Amino acid sequence: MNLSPGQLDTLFQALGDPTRRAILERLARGPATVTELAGPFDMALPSFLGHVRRLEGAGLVETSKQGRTRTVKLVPGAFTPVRSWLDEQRALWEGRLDRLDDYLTRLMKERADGS
Amino acid sequence: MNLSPGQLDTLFQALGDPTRRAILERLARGPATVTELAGPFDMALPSFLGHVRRLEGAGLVETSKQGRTRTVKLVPGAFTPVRSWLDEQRALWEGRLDRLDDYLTRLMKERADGS
DNA sequence: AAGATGCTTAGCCGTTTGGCTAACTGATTT
DNA sequence: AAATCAGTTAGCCAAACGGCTAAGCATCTT
Repeated sequence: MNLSPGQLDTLFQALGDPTRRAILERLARGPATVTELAGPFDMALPSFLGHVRRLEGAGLVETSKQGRTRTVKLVPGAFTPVRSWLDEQRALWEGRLDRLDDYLTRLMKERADGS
Repeated sequence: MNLSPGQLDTLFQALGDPTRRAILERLARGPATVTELAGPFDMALPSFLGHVRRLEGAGLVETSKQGRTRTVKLVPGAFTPVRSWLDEQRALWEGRLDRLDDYLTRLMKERADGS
């Protein structure tokens, strides 16, 4: 389940904006139409819609239009590439610590054996 | 341990670039000087340094200069705000599912009681 | 003392981002 | 049929981004 090269870019970039994160937080509590979503934000609708589109582009959100209203909902598994990257990063780091630990252990053994 | 408002912004934005993520991946295996780090990247040094500075600005990385070389190292706990946000987000989502679950359970009970 | 090395600063450039207004389309309501 | 409502498109704008070159400034090295 490998991810396309730029996917992490668009994901992280999409999350790097407070408005967009707020939208996601709101959507975690359930779907909403665009104007419902836009309500709390002091922003013209076209600007706001841009954010929704960006979230959609990153695959974090899905939208569907029926009649004249468009409803937006969270895409459940969309965060996993991000989580995976963070986890890998942590694994790398811990791997490094492990190796440092090994090294120190070996060092102490050598000293104990008499130099 | 609350985080300043814009901290998540700078963090996510810093992670939203492949060069910068690659730098972090490299650094997880241990500190390095700027030119060592820059080696694999087909990029002029000033451009590259810009990325390091951005990582430093986000608090993901620490640098120190001795003599004419500057060494860069990972800041261990720096990812935690990001992880926290993702966890909260997931908690929200699951909370919502729980409530949905409750709702369905209640619904079925009512039906079982005979409408 | 001279030269090479390792950044660093300054300044330019094109693209993207995040905001706006004005005007338009299509559905619903009255 | 007219008015309203929910998005949408188009176009503008300033600031930020990501890249570059050229030149400067300290160390080391020779």
